[in-house]
Amino acid sequence: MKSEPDTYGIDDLAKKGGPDIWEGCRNYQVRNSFRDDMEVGDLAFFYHSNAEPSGIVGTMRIAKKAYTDPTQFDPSSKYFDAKSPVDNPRWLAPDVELVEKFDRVISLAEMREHEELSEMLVLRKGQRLSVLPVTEREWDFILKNLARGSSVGSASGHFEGESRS
DNA sequence: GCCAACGTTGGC
DNA sequence: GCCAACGTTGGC
Repeated sequence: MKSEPDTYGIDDLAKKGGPDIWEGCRNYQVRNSFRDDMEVGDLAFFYHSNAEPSGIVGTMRIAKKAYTDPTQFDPSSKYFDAKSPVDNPRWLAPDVELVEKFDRVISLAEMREHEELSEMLVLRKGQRLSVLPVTEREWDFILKNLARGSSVGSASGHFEGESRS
């Protein structure tokens, strides 16, 4: 799940100290993923887009099944959608909670170095969807090999942002 | 800031 | 329902 850290980054979720709404997605494919593919307890990577560098910064859990995104009806919100019918809302948003903040960014460039990740959708050119499926194999590979093991400074790989809930 | 990719809009 | 124009995403 992608977000621009200038808008909402993993530190914002960490600061929340519990579940927070993943608001503002205005794409029908993403809406359908929320509705059809995501259940409470599912895990996801938190991905920073338009960042220095862009990449995976942690993991989170779906804390609440996607529901009507209130920002679509809020004229003061940048996510306001005047065309969304109140009686048939277009846009959904799940709640997410932080599981782990990695102690480093797993950058796109680094992911591209690994054959095991060569099929990852997020690496595909022109892939702009902000929510993308990850295979179990990719998930396991990243957690096992990249999330904590760093070639730079292998010291103290302790978990930050452990869920307090 | 460039630009590739692709979703969305709207005229017809 | 075609498709050109336009808008957005997001890496670089």
